Amino acid sequence: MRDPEATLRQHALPVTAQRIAVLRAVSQHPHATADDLAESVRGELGTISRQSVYNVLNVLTDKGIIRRIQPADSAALYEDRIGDNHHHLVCRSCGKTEDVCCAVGEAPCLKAHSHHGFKIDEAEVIYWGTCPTCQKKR
Amino acid sequence: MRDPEATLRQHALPVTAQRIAVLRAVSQHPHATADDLAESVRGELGTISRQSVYNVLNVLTDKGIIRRIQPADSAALYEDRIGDNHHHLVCRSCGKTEDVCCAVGEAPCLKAHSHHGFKIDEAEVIYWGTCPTCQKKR
DNA sequence: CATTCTTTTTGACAAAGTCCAAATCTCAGC
DNA sequence: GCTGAGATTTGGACTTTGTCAAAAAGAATG
Repeated sequence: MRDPEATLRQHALPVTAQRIAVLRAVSQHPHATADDLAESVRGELGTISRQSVYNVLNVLTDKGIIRRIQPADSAALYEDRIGDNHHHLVCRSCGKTEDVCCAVGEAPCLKAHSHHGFKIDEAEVIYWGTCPTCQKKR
Repeated sequence: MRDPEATLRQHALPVTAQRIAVLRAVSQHPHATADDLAESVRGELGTISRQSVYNVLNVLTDKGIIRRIQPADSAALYEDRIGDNHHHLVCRSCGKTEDVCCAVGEAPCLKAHSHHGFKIDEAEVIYWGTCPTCQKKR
C-alpha cells in the first residue's frame, strides 16, 4: 500500500490512527488473520481493541480496498492485492497460503455462465495441497 | 444414497441407527448444515445428540462417503454426490447453493500445476452470485 | 451370549465474530 | 483555532459452529 492515508481519503473515510495502522499491517502481512493483524498493529500503536480491528477490516473490505478470503477450517484472511483476479493455494496441513495467477489467461471454465438463473459475479478458486515444508515432515 | 446400511458395511463401519439416519438425511437434503441435518434426523429417530451428528458427519467425510463444503460466511454443508468433481454456485444474499458441472470438460485452468513447490490435490471452485429470487427482491 | 471395542450422550469449552451503549475522535464550518 | 454533529473506538456480553473428555450404551466377533 503506497499511502494508507491517501487511500482512506480517496474513499471518503475519516482518517484514524487505527485505520492507517491496520491498512499498513494488511499490506505488510498478506494472508494474515484478524488476530494476527491486531497483534501487528499493537506493535505499532501500542493498543487497539479487537472490535476496532474487525470494524476497520469490514469497512475496508466493503469499500473494496482490501479483500477477504475464507478458506475452510481457517479464520478469514486479508490481503492488499486486489483487482488482478488471482487465486489461492492453501496447504492442508499447516494452512500456509500463497497467491496463484490463473494459469490460463481467460480461464474458460470460470466464465460466468448463467446457471440456474443466478447472476454470477465472481469465481473463487482455492487450490488445496501440501506445501514443501509439510511434504518433508511426512 | 441407494442403501445406507450397505454403504456403511462396505466401509467397515459399525451400523447404527444414527448413522443410517444421518446418511439418509444428507442424501435427501443436499447442501444442508449439520444443524439442518440434526433437525431432519430428529423427525425420523425422535432424538439425536448434536455431538453424534458431528461424529457421524466427520466419519462419513473422512471415509469419502460424503463431501463437506465450506463456503465463506456459512456453516459447513454436506452432500451425497461425490466423485464427479462438480462445483458450487452460492447466492451472496440468501446462501442458496446449487451444483454446477464444470462448463469445460477438462478445466484447463484447474490442472494441478506445481506452484510454489506445493503438491496440489484439489481445485475447489465456488461461483458467487445472486439467485433468481433475490434478484427479484432487489 | 459374553466380551471387547466402538458409538452415543452430556456438558463444558474454544475460536471467530457480532451487537450494543458509552466514550472519544474527526472534520467541516465559522 | 474553536465547536458541534456525526462517525469511530472501546469494552463487555453474547452467538454460532464446532471440538474435547468421560461415562453410559450399543454393535459385532467368536
